Parts: sequence; C-alpha cells; structure tokens
Amino acid sequence: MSDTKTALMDAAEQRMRAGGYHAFSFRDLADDLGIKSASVHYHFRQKEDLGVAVVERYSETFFKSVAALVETGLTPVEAYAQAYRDAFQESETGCLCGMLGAETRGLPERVALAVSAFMDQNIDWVVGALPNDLPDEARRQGAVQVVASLQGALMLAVSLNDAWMLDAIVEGLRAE
Amino acid sequence: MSDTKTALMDAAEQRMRAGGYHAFSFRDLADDLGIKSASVHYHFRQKEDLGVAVVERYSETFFKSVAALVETGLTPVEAYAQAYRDAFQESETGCLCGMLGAETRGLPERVALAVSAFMDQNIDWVVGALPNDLPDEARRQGAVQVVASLQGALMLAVSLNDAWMLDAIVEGLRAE
DNA sequence: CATTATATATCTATCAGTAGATAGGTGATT
DNA sequence: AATCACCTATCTACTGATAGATATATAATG
Repeated sequence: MSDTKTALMDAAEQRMRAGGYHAFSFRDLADDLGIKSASVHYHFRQKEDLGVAVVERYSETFFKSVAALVETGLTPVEAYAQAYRDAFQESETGCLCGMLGAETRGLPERVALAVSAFMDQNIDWVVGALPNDLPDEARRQGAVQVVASLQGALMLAVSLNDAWMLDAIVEGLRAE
Repeated sequence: MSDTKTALMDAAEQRMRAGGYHAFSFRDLADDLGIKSASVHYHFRQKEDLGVAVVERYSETFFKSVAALVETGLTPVEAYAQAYRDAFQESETGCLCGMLGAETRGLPERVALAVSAFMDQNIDWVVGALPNDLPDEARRQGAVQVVASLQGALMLAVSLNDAWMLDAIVEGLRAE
C-alpha cells in the first residue's frame, strides 16, 4: 500500500474518531497531507470506500494488538481491557467502531456493515476467552457485558475527559 | 414554547440520534416540518443553540422518565436500566448523549459541555441509588459500571440491531 | 371604537463557503 | 506504450447564516 494511501487512512481514522463519519471531508484529508482533494478520490473512489477501508484496517489492528497483549502474559480479558485503555491513551479519542456504531442509522450501508462485523467479532472473541465450563447463554451474556462496559466506559472517558472511567471498569471486571 | 419550536427539536433529536450532530442540516429540519430553513434560524439562531436546547431537553425528559419508572415499584437500578430499553424500543436509535458523547471532540463547545453534564448527572444519580453502606470509591465505581455498560449495550443494540444486548446487561446487573 | 405600534412567525432571496465527485491533463516510472 | 500519482478546473448540490419583506395577531393609545 502506498504511503499516501496509508497516510489518508490515518488522517481519516483520526478525524472519524474525533467527530464521526460526517465530520470530515476529502478536502480536510487533502489539507492534512498537503495534496488536493481530487487526489484523495484517486486513492478512494468514494467516501464510502474510504470508510470501509479504515474500519477494516482498524479491526485488524485492534485484534492484533489484543493478541500482542495476551503474549505479554495478561489474561485474555485483561489484555482485551488494556487495548481499550491504550486506545484512549494514544489519541484521547474513543474506539472508531464505538463511534460509528452509535452513528449506524446515518452511515452508508457498507460502512455500517463493517462496523457491526467488528462488534460481532468482539463478542465472539470474548466468548472464546471465557471459561468454557459455563453454559453458552451465560458465556455470551458475560461477553456482552465485557464489550458493552468497555465501549461505554471509553465513551464516558472521552466525554468527561477522564481515563478513570476505564480504570473503574477494569477493576470491576477483575473482581469477577 | 411554540409548536414549531418543539417540532424542530423533535426532528433534530431524531436525526441526531440516528446519525449524530453533523448528519443533519437546517434544511432537513425545515423539510421535515414543511417550512423554510430561514424560519429554523428564527427559532434557533445557530445550530449550536439548537444542539444545546435538544440535549438539555433530552436530559430533563430522561430523568423524569426514570423517576416515573421508580414510581411503578421498580428498584432504582432496574428503573434506570428500563429507561435505556425504552429508548431503544421507541426509536431503534441509541441515547442522544451517548451518541454525542462519542463525538465530543468534534462538537461545538457548548454542546459538548451539555453532554458531559448529562453524563456526570447520570453517574451521580446511580451513585445516589446504590446502597450507602459502601465506601465512596466503591459506589462511584459501581455507578460507572452501571452507566457504562448500559450506554455500551445501547450502542451494541443499535449497531447489531438486537435488543438482546440490553437484556444481557440487565440480567447481569440483577445478578449483583 | 379606531388607530397605531409591537411582536410573532413565516417568507423570498441571497451570500460565501464547502460537499462529494468527475473530466482531462502532466510528468515521472516501469 | 502503459501505468501511476498527482494536478487544475469544474460541476451540481448543499451548508450555515443573514437581510429584508410580508402577513397576522395582540397591545397600547387617542
């Protein structure tokens, strides 16, 4: 992938995480890189294409970083939670897909689909990380609790500009 | 408050909950009501004014409906959770402030402030509803868990179009 | 009561700026 | 010769916002 294409996705991700899908334009990205908006269209024919690409890359990167955290010796759920803390720490913004998930009804179809796939994948991942002596229903319920509380806490951390929201959840998850 | 002003706030709330602050224009609202966009500016000088008004009204309405649910005999936390379920049921969209909370970095200042005030108020309300024999830190932590998990579950419910996400959280809260 | 003033709620018309998107050209690399 | 990565120039549509006209209703004044 060309440098420019990657840089465009970086800029788009940052802007989307700050204000959502409708809060940036191709001209914004072009200005970020010092090129013209027509050149952005060269790399991504439509805004929707860019949106889908960014979501898919975000999803891959996210799960890779969770896997890397598991390698450091953390328990799966601890690693998963830490990935959320890192997301806030690095950019003071929330989860790209948490943001877009809320915007679902106002997104182009393919973007919304990519986001819901990310959410499904998250739940499935946590289901796989929970003790498998539990009944299926209970595991799924537990996984939703983990994902939902971290997504919600990340939103609170952004809105209140206070990372303690995430710590409170991590503490609560540890207690279980 | 005039009918038109109320109707404008209704339309704006619906559109904001679907796609966020940047996903609608004054002309959209004007079309919704069958008037002209200049007339929208008569009622709300700037978009920011409208945003603040809608968030403040949403906040009042939300806490009133929670109070009404408490009156029906539900425990405070059950009532609080039920308000989230109702929000999804009535409109298939999420919490206005959950949506805007995620968008915080891309919002006009006064809107972002109104949203964070709502979040603070939510946490405080739940703190007040938890058993007061707990230490302050633990109560606050518990309150953040309740608010975060419901906000996150609402986002999941919207993205996956599945109200079960909320039920899973309610079930989990009941177990504590 | 009749007249005048004020306020309300809408309109038409318009502005400068931005949106996403396209056509077609330029120079460099393969 | 073809491909790549950009460019200029342009299109139509939409953005938030303003100025100023209009019609109606209510209130104040003689």
